[in-house]
Amino acid sequence: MRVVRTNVRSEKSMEPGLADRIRAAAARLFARRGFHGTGMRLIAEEAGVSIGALYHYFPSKEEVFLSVLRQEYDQRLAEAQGMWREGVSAPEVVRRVVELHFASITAGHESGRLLSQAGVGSPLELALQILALREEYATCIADLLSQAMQRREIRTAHPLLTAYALLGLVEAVTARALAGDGTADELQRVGPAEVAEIAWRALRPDKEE
Amino acid sequence: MRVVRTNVRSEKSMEPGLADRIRAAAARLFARRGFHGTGMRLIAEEAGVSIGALYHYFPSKEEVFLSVLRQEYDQRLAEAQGMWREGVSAPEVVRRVVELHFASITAGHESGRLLSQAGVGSPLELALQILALREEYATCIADLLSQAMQRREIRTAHPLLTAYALLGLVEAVTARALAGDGTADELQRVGPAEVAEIAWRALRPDKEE
Amino acid sequence: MRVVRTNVRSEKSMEPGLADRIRAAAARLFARRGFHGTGMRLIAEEAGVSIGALYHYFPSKEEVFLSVLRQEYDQRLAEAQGMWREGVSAPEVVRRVVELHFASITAGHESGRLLSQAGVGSPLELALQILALREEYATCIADLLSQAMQRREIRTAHPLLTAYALLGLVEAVTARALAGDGTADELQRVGPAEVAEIAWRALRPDKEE
Amino acid sequence: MRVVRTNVRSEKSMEPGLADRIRAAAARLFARRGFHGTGMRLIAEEAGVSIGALYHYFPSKEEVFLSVLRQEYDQRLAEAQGMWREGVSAPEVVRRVVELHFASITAGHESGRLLSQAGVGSPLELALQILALREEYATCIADLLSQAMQRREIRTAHPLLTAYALLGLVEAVTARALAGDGTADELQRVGPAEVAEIAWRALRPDKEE
DNA sequence: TATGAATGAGAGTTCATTCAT
DNA sequence: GATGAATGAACTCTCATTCAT
Repeated sequence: MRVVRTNVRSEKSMEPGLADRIRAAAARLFARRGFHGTGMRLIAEEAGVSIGALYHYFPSKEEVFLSVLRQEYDQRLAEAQGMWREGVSAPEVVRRVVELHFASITAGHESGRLLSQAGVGSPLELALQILALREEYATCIADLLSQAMQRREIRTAHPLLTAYALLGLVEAVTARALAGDGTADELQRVGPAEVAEIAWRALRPDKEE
Repeated sequence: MRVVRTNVRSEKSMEPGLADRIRAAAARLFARRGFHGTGMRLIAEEAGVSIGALYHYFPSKEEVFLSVLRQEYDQRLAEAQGMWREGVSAPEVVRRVVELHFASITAGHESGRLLSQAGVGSPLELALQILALREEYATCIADLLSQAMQRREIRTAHPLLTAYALLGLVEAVTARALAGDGTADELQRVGPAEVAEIAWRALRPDKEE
Repeated sequence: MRVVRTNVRSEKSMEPGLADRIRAAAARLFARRGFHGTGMRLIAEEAGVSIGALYHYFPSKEEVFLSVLRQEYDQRLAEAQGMWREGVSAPEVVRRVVELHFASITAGHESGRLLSQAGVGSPLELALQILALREEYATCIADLLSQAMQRREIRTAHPLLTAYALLGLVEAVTARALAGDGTADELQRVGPAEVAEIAWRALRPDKEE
Repeated sequence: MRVVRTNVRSEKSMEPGLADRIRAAAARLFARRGFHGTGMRLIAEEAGVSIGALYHYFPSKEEVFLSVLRQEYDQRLAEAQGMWREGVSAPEVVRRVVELHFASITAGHESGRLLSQAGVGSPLELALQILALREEYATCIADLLSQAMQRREIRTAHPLLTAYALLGLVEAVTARALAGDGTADELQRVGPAEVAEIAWRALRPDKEE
């Protein structure tokens, strides 16, 4: 059951290919209903294609899920790496990445929910692949953290562990901010600043270093 | 939705009642395989009871899951509140709660994995109840944080948000530490100290206050 | 699986025995919910006894049902035979038996519903026993009809067939009269007279005989 | 409750579609074993299709049953209405409809048994729908009776009540004629004539009118 | 006698996947 | 390429019945 990278961008035309339509539909449904709550029939209907078409572009439901997840991680990673390459300072990167996470849930994309679901409640083999994907993402973040440590922009710590800690921290708060009650609204308002503050305090170098 | 019989402690003998055996088996399986990956038949086999017995003690699979979750949260909460009432200082509480989280996974209970799964990949109604349970837990932690803030033991911040942040932070790292590879072993070693450090830096009052 | 006749009347005391309490409860439930819709647990609760007690008095659910059915048939038969022995004329017997059927449903006993259910939707072996019970009842009616034919009070016809025809006729109308809508009320009002008229016309001797 | 696909006649070939095969198998089994005695697995086997196919054509077991019932009622109704439209006289219609009922059981279709089961021993909601179907059928017969009354071909009486009486009458005798013993054979022989006689005497106008 | 915890076969239903067209 | 009818293993849950106490 190897990973298959289907066309992220249609090669021939401007309009999105069927694979993209399917991925977009699946992303919405997985985020709202989870892996098991989302049937292939439902994805096909939401995407406006037949079940046969689904299986033409993706070998299995698990691959649909992984494809969606990969896309989400890639987007987030591209943003962070882009900023980093442009020379944005460490605390500023932290602040803006946190902001982006909150923005994605406020915009109703609900992709934040998708990420925090990753790896749980899934068939065993799928769970492993999801963890691998998450590891890939976390490793990239750990790389950025390592570079920042060498430049003394953030304090010295275990990079991968810190990366996971940051991910968990942000995801837990954004997940709560998606609940839809009054508290959720409040967290959406104060969340970006508060979470960035927490993250930065956890990362900043000691005063006299 | 009938009331669940919960004989947490058998009255006559030392050996645990069937309800406890079931809960323990379910906790193991849910942690390893998630809600959907764990069938009632499997739980019955793991607990060494019949399916009928399962439904004698719990009205549905969802109630089994919630019962397990409730038990885990209650245990953790009791530990933290116990320490707090005994007058342990804030940084020490943080350090020891983090230690306990890591200890529970090292002991093979895998309950840490269970908690981080909470609320995802589940039937919609169940997801809401899981979130409610998590909120209850987070609220208790937020209460402790509020008290610590009033005593100037930790810095002033949004208590509930901070509670969720701490939960997410710890869970993300412990989840990674359960993967079973070399990195996981490393995280189990350095995790307690590093995570406590991150948490304390995020919480500690500013120097001149 | 032989038929067991349990105490129809308690031998020692005036108050009804447990067997009677169970039969009464079962009669209510079977009439309202049918054989499959009525569980042993429910019967036990309605009768205010334990499941163990149920199985102490009746060897199986099927026997509970048969016992209830037998009781109903016996009652109806006793009424008809009583009238007949008292020398009531044939058309009058017809009229009053029909009236009694309607009266039993108007009084809310719902036993009428029970009889019209008999023999259908039941496990195969039970269905045969129910048919046997019904045959017993029909045979008794056929006997009465035979006697009336010999006295030239009703026309000559196949007695057993006529008995079944009368049963079916009355049961179909009473079943409709139990539906609970406006038409049902109307049928409860006009039913006794109209059904008796139909029955009598089907039975009465030809004018010049 | 989704719409049932009912391809009553296959478009391309002569052989019946799967839905018809399923309906036919279900009709046989329901007639012999009742609603609860007939499992979906059994229907699938009898029809020579998979369980999945069953659920592809019918959303639930209840809908299979209702579909079968509808088919039976429709057939009978079409016969009676056809004769009526062709100007067959009232007593002749009665005689031939009764004959048809008996013919259907002699032919081994056993559909007669199915109709007399209608509405009993079924889940509550299903029972209501069955009664509704039966009411529909009875109402059509009542219409025919009304027309015959206006033409003075039969005596004046409550049309709907009379319709139910006729149904019950015929069904009770045919049900007994299906028991398989010697009496059943006898009833199959004399039944058509005797039942038609009973029905006609119940319906015929008074001599001097 | 009387209890109700425990059993487990079997129920209706879902859904990822296949494949002839 | 595209379709959707067909498959069947696996699911959660029910309930008549047993038996140690």
